[in-house]
Amino acid sequence: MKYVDVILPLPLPNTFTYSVPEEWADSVRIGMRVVVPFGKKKMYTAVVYLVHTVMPTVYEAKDIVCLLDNAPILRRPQMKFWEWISSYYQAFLGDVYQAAVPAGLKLESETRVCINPDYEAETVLSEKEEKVLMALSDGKPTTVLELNKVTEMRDVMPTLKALLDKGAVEISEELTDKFRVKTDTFVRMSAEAMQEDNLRKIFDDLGRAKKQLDVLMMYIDLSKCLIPAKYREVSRKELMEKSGASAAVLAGLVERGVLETYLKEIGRLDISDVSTSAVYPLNEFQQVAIKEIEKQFIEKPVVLLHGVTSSGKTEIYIHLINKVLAEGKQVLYLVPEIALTTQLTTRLKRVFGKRLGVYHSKFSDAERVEIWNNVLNDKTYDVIIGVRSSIFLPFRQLGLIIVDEEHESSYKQYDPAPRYHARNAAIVLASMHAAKTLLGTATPAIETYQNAQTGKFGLVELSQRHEDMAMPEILVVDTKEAYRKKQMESHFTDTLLERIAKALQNKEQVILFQNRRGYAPYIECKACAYVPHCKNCDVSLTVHKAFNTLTCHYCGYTEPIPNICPACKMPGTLSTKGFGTEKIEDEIKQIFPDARVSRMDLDTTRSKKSYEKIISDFEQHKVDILIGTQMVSKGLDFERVSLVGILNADNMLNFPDFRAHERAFQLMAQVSGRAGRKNKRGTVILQTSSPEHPIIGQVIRNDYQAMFATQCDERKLFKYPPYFRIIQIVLRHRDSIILNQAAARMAVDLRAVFNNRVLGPNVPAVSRIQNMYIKHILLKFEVEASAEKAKDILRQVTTNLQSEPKFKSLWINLDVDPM
DNA sequence: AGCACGCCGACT
DNA sequence: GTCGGCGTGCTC
Repeated sequence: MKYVDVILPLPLPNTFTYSVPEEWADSVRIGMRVVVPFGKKKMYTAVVYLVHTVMPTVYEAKDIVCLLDNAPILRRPQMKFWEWISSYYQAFLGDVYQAAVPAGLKLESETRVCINPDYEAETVLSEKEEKVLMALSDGKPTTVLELNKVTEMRDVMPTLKALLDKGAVEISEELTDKFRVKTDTFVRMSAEAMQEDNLRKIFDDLGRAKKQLDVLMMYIDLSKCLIPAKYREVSRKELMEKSGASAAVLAGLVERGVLETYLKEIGRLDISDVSTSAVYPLNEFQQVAIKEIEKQFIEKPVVLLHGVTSSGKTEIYIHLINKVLAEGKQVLYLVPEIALTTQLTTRLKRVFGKRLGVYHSKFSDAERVEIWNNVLNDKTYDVIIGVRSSIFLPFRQLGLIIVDEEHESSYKQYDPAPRYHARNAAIVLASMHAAKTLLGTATPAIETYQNAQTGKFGLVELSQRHEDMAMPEILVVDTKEAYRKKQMESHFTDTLLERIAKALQNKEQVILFQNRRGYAPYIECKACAYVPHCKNCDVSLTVHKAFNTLTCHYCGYTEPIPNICPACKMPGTLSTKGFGTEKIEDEIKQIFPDARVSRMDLDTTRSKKSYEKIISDFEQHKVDILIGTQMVSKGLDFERVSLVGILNADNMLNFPDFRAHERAFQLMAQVSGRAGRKNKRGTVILQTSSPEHPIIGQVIRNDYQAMFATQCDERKLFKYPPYFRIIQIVLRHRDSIILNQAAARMAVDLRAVFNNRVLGPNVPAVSRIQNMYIKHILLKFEVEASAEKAKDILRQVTTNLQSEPKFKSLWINLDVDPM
């Protein structure tokens, strides 16, 4: 008997063993998907982790319900990669599976079954079995859950399984093939019509059917079917649109046997029409850089390309990708979530055409499944541009991974486990493929630059902006002083307003950066200082004026803005405090009523379309002033931006986090990089109440080295990365008293081993989310120490703690290398 | 995760 | 006296 150990898409520590019925015993392989019953009711799509013949002794293995694949959907290195992620980031394999495989391939637990039309009863069915068959008799696929309801049986699953065994029912097609290839109707000339004599005759015949003739001419023009070398396929839709003909006209031509229609599988991603264009030649600095990168790659598996904004890193990537493709290897081009813009993908599509696959979280699941299958079957894609999760695609042979904007914190996943960092995981993945990793950014993460300094990574510097663009001029405006001298209008200094007015006059564009969305972070009663808080979380409610609501950014709790103070009942005393992008937009519209203003933040870019519309409107100068959060700083190049305003640098600098200063520098440097155009130096107005802050000076001088040096000193002093590794332990419990006890105990237990490397327990900035109280403990240990050992001890301490009855319902999460 | 089993409070 | 709350344990 064959057995399989499978990974279930659940946060469970173990794999589970199932027996494999004879029919699949020969074909089952590691990495194939199987449907398995789990518990009394549920069925899951699991992945085979191991195939063996060892019969379990302490329990009886259940049979797998069916084998879904003819060939594995994972390649061999991938399973190894999953294991690494699971062990390094302390997540279950089931979590990794959930994160890695698109939902369309997991055929979720709502398993659908239907009656087998070919079934002929050979044995007498039990009463229960008959009942289930009756419920299914309309032929429609039904979920197990629904069957339970309809049959009013307490537990339908065993019966269903018996019926499955007898062949009376089957897993619905919908389950085994939820993902269907998209097809479209295309038009072509019939073989007969293509013969020259016939074609002439057809033209004669069509003399009177003028509309049909028009359509035919349009088809010939579109398809170039008379010039075989230039032939391209034409869809029915395209032909009708371009010729303006009705369906009847087309049908007439089909009837005559001139044209015929056929179905063709098409990709969901519109790449059909891209003509590949030559790569741009590199300037001398880029050429030097590329030579240097290649030289370093000989010895170092990872190279950091530190290039100022607008130095043309993308073109360097393109040249490198081409070289790797020529060796028959694949390339993964990682970008942060919000940088995956049309600007970049269009450029890459122009070069790589159909070889480029785009893997984006805003794509539908069907589209993601399509990319997955395409990569798996080694079809067309050998360059993938994608976000964090694209590291899990089933690559055959990676030659190069590019991590663009490697400093971006969105490469770190936080919410569901695995809490992995895509940049670091990519380096590991690359090494498993014996591939190289290129990290690119204008503002490297401290950890990365440190690695480059110590020689662990190669380093290539590119300090020349292309097309003679000068670095922008940065003017710091002291908001405290401006306020005192009454040179401020709400959140804008007179200097900024003057510059905006001037830019508008010159028909130039402006970007205003405010790193906070919403209208205002909170409201406060002027009389009694009352601030409305979320009833589920320990945070003040954020004002969203457009909806006239107060909303919690953590749990989504929303209530209308009250007219009178709920505490002291005084009317009209509630006023907004602080400001976000929404408020800035309001005020700018009042100050510059003629300017076309647009806002880009999480609230205005929920869909892929709206995001791209904002960008393309700004590109086409349909908008004069773009107000946004950090989204505006990412990898966008606009031609006419002469002014960038940073409205409030203070809230970035005062953030209570050891990375706050690094982030502030990165954000300000990146957003400043948006200013400037060919032959004209851009201007950045930086509003802050602490102009003497060292970070501000480093931003003005664009002095990354100085920032790096000061940050390193601080990190060394306070035991932070890159000198120490950190693991954050997050403890959660409904009861704050039990939580405090547990956290205190855990800290004591950890201190017994790690001494002063343990920090906390601390109350996080948001100490309660969705009625769960939260405490943090931070574990720091020297990078030279064994992380494996530390994790082992940590695991021991947690299991020990949870073995105590009152700490059973304690939630403990580990975040390795938190961001 | 999700579901069943099991032990304590407010009701027909 | 029971119905149902969620706390705990298990799923191959």
